[in-house]
Amino acid sequence: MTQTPSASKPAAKPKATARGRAYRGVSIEKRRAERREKLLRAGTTIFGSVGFHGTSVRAICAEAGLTERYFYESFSNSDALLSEIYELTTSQLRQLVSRAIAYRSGEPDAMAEAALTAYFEFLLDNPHSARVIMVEIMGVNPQMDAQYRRVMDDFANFLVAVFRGLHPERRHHDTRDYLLATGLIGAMVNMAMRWMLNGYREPVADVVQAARFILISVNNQLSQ
Amino acid sequence: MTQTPSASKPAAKPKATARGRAYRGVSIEKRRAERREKLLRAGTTIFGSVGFHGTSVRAICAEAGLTERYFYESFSNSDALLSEIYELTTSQLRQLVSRAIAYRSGEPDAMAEAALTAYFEFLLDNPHSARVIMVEIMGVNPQMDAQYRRVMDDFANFLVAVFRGLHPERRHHDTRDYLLATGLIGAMVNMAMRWMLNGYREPVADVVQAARFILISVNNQLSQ
DNA sequence: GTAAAGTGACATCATTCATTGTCACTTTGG
DNA sequence: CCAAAGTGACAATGAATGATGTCACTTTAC
Repeated sequence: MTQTPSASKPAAKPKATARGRAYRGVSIEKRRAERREKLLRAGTTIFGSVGFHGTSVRAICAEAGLTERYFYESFSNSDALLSEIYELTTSQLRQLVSRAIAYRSGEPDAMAEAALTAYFEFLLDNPHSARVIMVEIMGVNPQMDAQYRRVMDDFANFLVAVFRGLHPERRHHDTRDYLLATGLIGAMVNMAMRWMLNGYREPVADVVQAARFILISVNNQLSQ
Repeated sequence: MTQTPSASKPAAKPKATARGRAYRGVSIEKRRAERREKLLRAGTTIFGSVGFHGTSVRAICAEAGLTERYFYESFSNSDALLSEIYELTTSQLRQLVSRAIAYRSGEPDAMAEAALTAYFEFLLDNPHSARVIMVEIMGVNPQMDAQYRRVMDDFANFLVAVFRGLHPERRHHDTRDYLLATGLIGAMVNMAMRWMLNGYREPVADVVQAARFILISVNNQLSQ
């Protein structure tokens, strides 16, 4: 794509004069990174409001204040943009939740409270991102399905790890634990989705409390 | 759409000769119904394999063995077809689950077992339908979002009703109960989705057991 | 038998959109 | 200063597809 074949001369050392010079005092790398950033932001905004389907590359570029050329500089098509947005957003979310938990390690109730608060508050504060990761990602193409599956797995495995930390004495039962974690993640996601689709009516605390109730219930049952 | 303005004569009694005659011994109503049925089946097959997006009306008609004309006879566009498929499938599923439960009323564990078995077996037996109701429906348009919300509400309310039947003495707490039920439905759906995306690897019984564990956990916690 | 209704295959039209290309203008580096 | 690189606005191209229309053929009702 960004090859510089140097047709006539057999590729001597490319002078500093060549491609990749600075512009308006900004290096090529920085300019590219800024444009990419703008596109990611614009993509989140549009995918999270208009929706992925029915959003054209033109529209994303207009929102980003860039022209199509720069879209294709960073992404090969809108699927790639969506995929990248999904990856970044979910990893941000994972980090938020991890950190929230890290501060309360050992106290199941406090951990759940902190993790869930971090989760639901993120969605409330970033409604466009929320919509992208919960709705727009679905059914785009098989690669995206796989990506979704992988992210869900990550969250489920994370939860399994936390539960095992709380019940170190308990014998591991991989399939069962994994299925349970998947279910619990689904519970959180579905509560979040309904909360979102209803316009975030209930206070965060209420949603957190109900979600916590489910986590605690299962944790208690596991302790029997 | 199917108006017969009868341009010249001011709409006298339409003779039996008029529109709507039988063809190959089949009445107009029956022919229409059969075509509609074919389209619903074809739509499920294609939406559930290729996906809703990226499926054209032409493709649906080819699968149904009909021409476009007959598509528009029954549906105004593919969104309408998807909506109808979703409605029919979820109501079938609701009925299956209701019946499964009805036979075991009063026994929480048996009820959960029966309901969940009915649910997961339906998905296993109808993978195309499964994909349509769990994946393809998402993010199509705002009306479909509302429909999804409504169906999820129905299932959640159903679950609330069951729980209240099991705990008649308990004071109702609408928002809380509703949130809990939404979470639990989400747990079942997410387990189903992962099960599906992984190609229905685990035996139904394992999935049912894990799902039941979550339901029972919450039920027990509620009993405290 | 025959005119109208029904059917099937396919054409047509208009639109949308991804992707690439053009051109005038600005900035850079020497 | 000036040639090359960078930029922005926008045109051009081609493909897909929703929706409607055409036409030859079959079936029906009388």
